[in-house]
This record gives sequence, C-alpha cells and structure tokens, in this order.
Amino acid sequence: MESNNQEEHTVEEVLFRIRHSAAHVLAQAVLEMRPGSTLGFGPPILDGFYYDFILNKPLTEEDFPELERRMKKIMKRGQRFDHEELDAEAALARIDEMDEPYKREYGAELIEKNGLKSLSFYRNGPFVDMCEGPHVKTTKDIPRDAFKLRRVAGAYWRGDSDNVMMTRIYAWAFADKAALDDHLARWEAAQARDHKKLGRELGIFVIDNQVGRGLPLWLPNGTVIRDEIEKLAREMEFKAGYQRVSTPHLAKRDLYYQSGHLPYYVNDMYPAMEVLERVPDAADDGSGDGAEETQGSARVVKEAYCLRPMNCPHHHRIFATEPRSYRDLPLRLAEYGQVYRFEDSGGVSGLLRVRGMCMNDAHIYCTEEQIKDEFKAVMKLYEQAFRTFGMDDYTLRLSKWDPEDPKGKDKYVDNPEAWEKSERLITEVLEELGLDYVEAKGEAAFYGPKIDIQLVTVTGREESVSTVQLDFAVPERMGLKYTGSDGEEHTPYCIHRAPFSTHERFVALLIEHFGGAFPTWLAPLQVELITISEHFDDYAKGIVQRLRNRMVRAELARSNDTVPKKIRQGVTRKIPNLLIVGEREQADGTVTLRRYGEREQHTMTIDAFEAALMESIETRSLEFLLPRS
RNA sequence: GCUCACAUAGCUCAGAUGGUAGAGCACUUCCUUGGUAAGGAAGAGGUCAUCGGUUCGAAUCCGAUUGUGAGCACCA
Repeated sequence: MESNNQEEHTVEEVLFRIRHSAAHVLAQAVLEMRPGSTLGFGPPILDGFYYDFILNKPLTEEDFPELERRMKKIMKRGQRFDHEELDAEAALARIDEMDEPYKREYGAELIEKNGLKSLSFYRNGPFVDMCEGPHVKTTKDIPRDAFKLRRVAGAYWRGDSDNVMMTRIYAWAFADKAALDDHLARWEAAQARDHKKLGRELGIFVIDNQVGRGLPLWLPNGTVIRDEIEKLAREMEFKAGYQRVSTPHLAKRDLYYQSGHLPYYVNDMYPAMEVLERVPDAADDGSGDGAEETQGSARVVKEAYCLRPMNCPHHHRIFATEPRSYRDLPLRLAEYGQVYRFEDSGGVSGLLRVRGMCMNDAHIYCTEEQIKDEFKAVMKLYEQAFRTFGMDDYTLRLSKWDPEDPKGKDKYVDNPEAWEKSERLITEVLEELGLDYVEAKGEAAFYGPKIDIQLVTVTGREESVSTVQLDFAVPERMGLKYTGSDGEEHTPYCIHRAPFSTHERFVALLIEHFGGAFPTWLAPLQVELITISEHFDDYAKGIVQRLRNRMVRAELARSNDTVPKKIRQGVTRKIPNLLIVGEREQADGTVTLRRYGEREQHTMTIDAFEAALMESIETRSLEFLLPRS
C-alpha cells in the first residue's frame, strides 16, 4: 500500500480529469436527448461526478440505458477537448450565444465579484461548456466501461433552497472497470450493513406510521442495547462525578422564551399544546385577538406547553432551586432525557434522523477558570467511550460562529467578545490535548462554540454523533447565579455534552459499525444453547438457568429443528455465542462453543465457559477471551 | 419543505399489453431425534397503502393523500 505522494497525486488528477470530462459527455448526451435543456454545475465528486440540469422534459432512471449508450458513442468518437480563454466581454457574449442563463449568472459573478479578467471554455465536438478544466485529451480517454449512471435527484441551484430546483444526475466513474467493480462490490456490502435493514432483521426497532414518522418503537432486542449503553454511560458518569436527575418531557412555553431557545428553535419544535379557558361574552371584544369564538363565549389560551426539544432548561431550573456557592461547582447534572424535534419531513430517516430521541445529556455548571479542565475531562470521556466500542474512524469538528453570516443575528447570540473568548478556550483545550480537528465556521450552537464528533455512516453520509458545547449565554438569560469566593454573585458557564449522543443515533451507528454482530456484552441474546436432540434439553436448560442467574441473556433454541438449521438460524441472528451440547458434553459436564464468525469449535467445561463469558462481559471486551485449555 | 422513484402475505419479492393474486423464508400442526449454515408433509395467512376517478370490469390506467427510499435544503 506504500506509494509516494507524487504518484498518488497523479492518480487523483487522472481520476479528476476523467470524471470531469465524463460529466461533460453526460451533459452532451442529455442535450442530445432533451435539446433545449439548460445546464447548471457538473463537477467531479468523491466517487464519480454529477451534472445539474433544467430539463424541458423529465429524464428518469429508465432513460439511463439510452443515456449511457449515447455517452459511450460520444466517447468512442474521440472528440478532442479544446481549451479557449476568452476575456470578460467575449466570454459573456459566448455564454449568451449558448443561451445558458445559469452559466451566465455564474460567469458574471466570477467577473464582477471575483474580479476574473477572463473565463475558460472547453469544447468537444458540438458541446461547449464554461469550465476551468482540466480535461483528458479526447473523449476516447474516458474509459467506457468504468462509469455507471447512478441516480436522478433534485438539487437546488447553488445549494440555496430559495433557488430553482434542478435535476441532478449522479454517476460513478473510475479509471478502469476493475476499480468500478470493486467500488460497486464495496457499496453493496455497505448496503447490507445499513441500520434500517439490520434493525428490522434483528428485531431492534420498527417505525410504525400509526405512531408517527420519526418516532421509533424499540423492540426487546433494541431495548437491551439501549440499556447496556445507558449502563455504561451511568458508570462512566458516576466515576466522573456526575449526579443523575430526572425531568419531564414537556414544560411551559414560557420556559423556552426565558431560555432564549424559542426564537431559534420554533421551527424545530412540535406546535405547543394550548390549554384553553372559556371566558364570558363580555370579555370578547370581537377582535378575535388570540381568542376563538364559540357560541356565546370565547376561549383564550390559559397556558401552553411544549414538548421539549432539549433538556437544558429543565436542568437550569434544577440549578436554580437553591443558592449555589463556588464550592458547589462544577455541578454536573446528567440525564438520559427524551426530547422531541419536529424535523423536516424530508430529513427523517431510520434512527439517524428522528423526531423523538433520548439524549445522553448532561450540563456542567462551572466557573470560567474551570472550563478548560471540565472540557478536557469530557473529551477523555468521549475517547474512552469510543474506544470501548472500537470506533476510531471519526473526526473532531470545532464548530464556530460565523460573524460574517448575514443571517447571523437570527442564528447566534450577539456577543462577539464572548464568542472570541470561548472559541479561544476550546481551541486551547484541543491544542493542549494534542487532538487533530477541523474547523467549521457557522456550525456553532446559538449560545456558543462546540466540538462535534463526526462519523461517516455506511451510506456515506457524515453525521454528528457526540457533542460538547460551551454555553456563555443561556445561564445568564435564565438568571443562574452562584456566590464566588469574593462574596459576589456570578453567572456560571454551562457545558452541554452528549458523548453517547442519542440512543437513536448511537445505536444506528453501532449497528452499522458492528454490522449487527455485537460483542457479547452488548448483544441482545448473548448465548444460545443448541441441543443435538431433545434428550439433552434438560442438561441445556440447566446451563441456561445457571447463566441467567448471573444475568446473562441465554436461551435454548427450540428443539424441533435439526442441528444444522438451529446453527444457521443462530448465525443469521448474529448471536455471538452458540453452545452445542449432546451426549459427549452431557457425559463430561462440558459445552462446545461456536463463536459467531468462526467455524472452529471449542469444547470446555461449563465452569471454564462461564468464567470466560463473565470476564468478556464484565470487561466489555470486543473479543471473547477463550479460557486457556 | 423541494425533486424523482417506489408502495402486492410478518419478511424478501414475482405478477407484459386491464378479466378481483403467486413463490421462498417465517408462522401453525403432524412426521422426523438429527454433531455444526435450510429434514419432510400438510395448513393458515392478502379490502394488492388509503380515498376518489376512468371502465362492463382496476393490483394493473388517471388524480389526490399517506408512507418509504435516494438526493437537495435543514440538521440546534
């Protein structure tokens, strides 16, 4: 796998040229099939390319075979890519000639805003595109058997939902057929790990539309996994000095006005539940102002409740229940709290994007001097958590505010000084811990900067899993105070953190991470007993009971099936440990272990198995530690 | 929310051009008591997502609604 940088760069550049050129060929073929259509952007991407169009008649995936045929024909012709650089005036004239309004918009912007003196065009055969290049020499240099049209989707012009929606055609493209085939095989293997698919197959969760979109029902197997994660989180938090609290799923709407959440969140919240009160006629002046008229009386909103979109205000109220001293800080309040967010319908998906979720939440109230140490402790907690699951393929993202964002006033608390200070503190934490991270401008919470842990799902989407956020704004809005050593009142800082994310998102990622084959400590069913025949059921039942007495999730496979079938079903269910028992085992007081994913079997005494099993569960081992024979 | 596609048994899917449904797995019963990835037989299971329209007749054609998937936007 060793390769020097120069070589790698060359390979990447070749791929870039191929994909970029193939995109032109796609556009060319689309214009053949749909003359008069308009072009958007058509860049190379990670595994291929796409091109955006305004089509005058829709294209669907059914048109792909013909589109691919036309593309191959163009490639066969070996049209030369000719580069042409036109000065601003000539360039705009050229685009007008092409009658491409979106290219025109972009070209004009490049000239006016970016101050380009000239624009670059590429022509191959009859097709001209405004484009920076570079390209391959001729269309023959695009391998005809290494691309595949993938999907048609909608995409807003320039990624702005206020703009027109274009039709985007995605394609895979590689340097040769082997690379494409390899990619397709990988992609299919990834689809098999999709948490939505495995979640159903393994009985982890269902989403029932009589209950509601984005509101998962956790089945018994999924609930076991949640419970195990929660147990781990509680242990880690207890050791780290957290205290647990428990608060309701809703609160009066006014609480969110006071916390300042409402203006930022109103679109993400379920509509408030309003409790109406009947008032006499006289009270209604007929204006209908907040009142609803019903025969002879009017109803006014007496109180309104919101399903909470976050737990913090509840915890803040707990902080406020008694006078706090600096000696009480840091105060760490933890709760697995259920929250509800009215996610846009198009975004809801499986367990990764839901409308009801249970968050591994905690709020750490501390002084300014304590921020860095608390942040560091939280970062270590993450690291430990992720290591436990063997997850190391993630990136840290330092999410900052964007002072230049035109919508900034609606997105962020307006306090530049506090933003700068808190971002500096967090940056120092990352630097002092020696952690690699990327910065993301404009991704901060409204109340402060944060560090997010970003994971890539099997379907290739990047998701935030865990988050640690520094909040310099809300405690003040909530009027939280503590008495400092100086005898004066001060406002605490608040650190919001969720190392285990939400159960929904975390379990989804764990399913994909383990491909549904969970380590023993996490597996819904840890041990299944398989008897050679019914005669050994009593022996097996004794073992099941013995394991259950130690809180091991063990079951006896039903005896009517043949041994090969029971094994097949156990493997299909991805049970980590199958124990086969028959005459030999009964006679010797042993069990024969067949581990998931292994064909080799290990016969050992019940005692030895139990000891090894308990060891791997208690240490939350990713492997099963076989006893030494 | 937007674009496109899709919706048939618990699951995975088949059902050209309109004539009211089929397989495998799972499930139930019986036979089988079998040493490492599917033993055999029988049975039960469907208002073809919902509502409306076209038609003598709709799973099939049209429309709306709901849901799902892939993208786009959003993602505190």
